[in-house]
Amino acid sequence: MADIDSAPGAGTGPGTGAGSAAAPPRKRADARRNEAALLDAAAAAFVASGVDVPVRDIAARAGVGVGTIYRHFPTRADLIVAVYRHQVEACAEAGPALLASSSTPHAALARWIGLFVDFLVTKHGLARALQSDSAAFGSLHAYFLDRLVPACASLLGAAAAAGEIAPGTDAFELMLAVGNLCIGGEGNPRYDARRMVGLLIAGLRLEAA
Amino acid sequence: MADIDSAPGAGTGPGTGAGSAAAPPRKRADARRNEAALLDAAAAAFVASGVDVPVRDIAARAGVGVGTIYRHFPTRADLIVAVYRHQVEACAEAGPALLASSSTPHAALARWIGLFVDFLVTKHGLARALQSDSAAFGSLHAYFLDRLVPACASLLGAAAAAGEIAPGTDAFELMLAVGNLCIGGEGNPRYDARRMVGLLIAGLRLEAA
DNA sequence: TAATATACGGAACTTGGTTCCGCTTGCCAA
DNA sequence: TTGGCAAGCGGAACCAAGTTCCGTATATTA
Repeated sequence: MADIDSAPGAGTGPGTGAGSAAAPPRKRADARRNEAALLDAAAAAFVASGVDVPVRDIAARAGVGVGTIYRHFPTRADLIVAVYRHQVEACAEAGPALLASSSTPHAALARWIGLFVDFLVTKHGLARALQSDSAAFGSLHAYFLDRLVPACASLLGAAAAAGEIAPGTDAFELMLAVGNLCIGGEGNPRYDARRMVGLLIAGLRLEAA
Repeated sequence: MADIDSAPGAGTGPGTGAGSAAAPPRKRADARRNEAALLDAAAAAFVASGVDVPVRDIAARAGVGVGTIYRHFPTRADLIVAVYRHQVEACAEAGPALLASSSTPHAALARWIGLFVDFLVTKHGLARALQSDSAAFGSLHAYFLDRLVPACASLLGAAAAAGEIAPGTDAFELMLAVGNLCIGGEGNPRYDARRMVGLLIAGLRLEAA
């Protein structure tokens, strides 16, 4: 399965033959660029049209040919898994950045939760797309918890420290609640999960003293 | 939604204009024949290849053109629902017939359960295909219980009366167990649900005195 | 700078759903 | 019985999406 953002596998490339440990056959720069572009494009496409979005649409968004998708991600599941990991990573890393660039910690938290909701769209599709290979899904889920709960917790901590929200809110619990808001009434036009999540986050806020 | 096996709807056909209640515009004989053939063919195709079997395959099995399928069942869900009702009906009606034609009540029960398992394939597909219109699914489910549990109960009763199985087995519970056997490990080549069901039914049997 | 492996793009092919229309056939009235 | 005709049929044609393949372009290395 495609394993991005980790060291390249043990492929025995056209190594020098020196050490028996394979030298990392670094991919061509354009290939790496395209892979990243595809990950972004796919994530956006999933949010916009669901995980069943046509391959061609993703290719068009990324500005590449369909062949390029298949070279990097032989199956749709490969692509979805890669996007998932990519998103978890991006989401986790976005925490500190948002904290630095937002006016207040609570604003940073709100924006971070927005990213998290985007991410959940992919996650739900993933669960459907990976009915078969549930082992892969399990390990991804663990990864997701490891990376995201601490990120959320630190945002909560910052907001609490700034006196914007009450201390003691559990990150895991909050993320679970957001997740639940995003599942219920999926596809119902009367239900806007994002708005409900907004209310939830607004509700954390303490009245200004 | 296609409503087979009930009186034709209130279509205002080219009536004589006498009563305001519409006269039943009975369908042409070949149309009824084709509809029945399609129901059978679709049921067989679902068992053989799952509910995602191509429309063309079903048409070929039934010996009709694809246009005929679309005329009778505009959407795949229509077809699946119709097959479901048809199967419930056929399954319920098969009980007494099997009882009459089998060597023993227990044999009849075993064969009936076989039909029931075939039917479950459709049922599972239905649940997936009807994510949207869950109301329709609910009412079908009720219909399913009303018709099938008594049928199963009477077979159980006959077998018990013949001294082949212990009395007191609950039909609903047995059907639930069969259903569960058919869900677990779906798609796993190492798991043959039908064999497991066979064991379950064989297990009902009392040692010959 | 030349040689070459790598990667790219997108046309072509495959598969499956959906529509449409000319032909056939069951039904009814005369 | 037969003629008219609307209901119904078959399947070709069309459309949408996935997948493969290969000629071309380019990053990399010598």
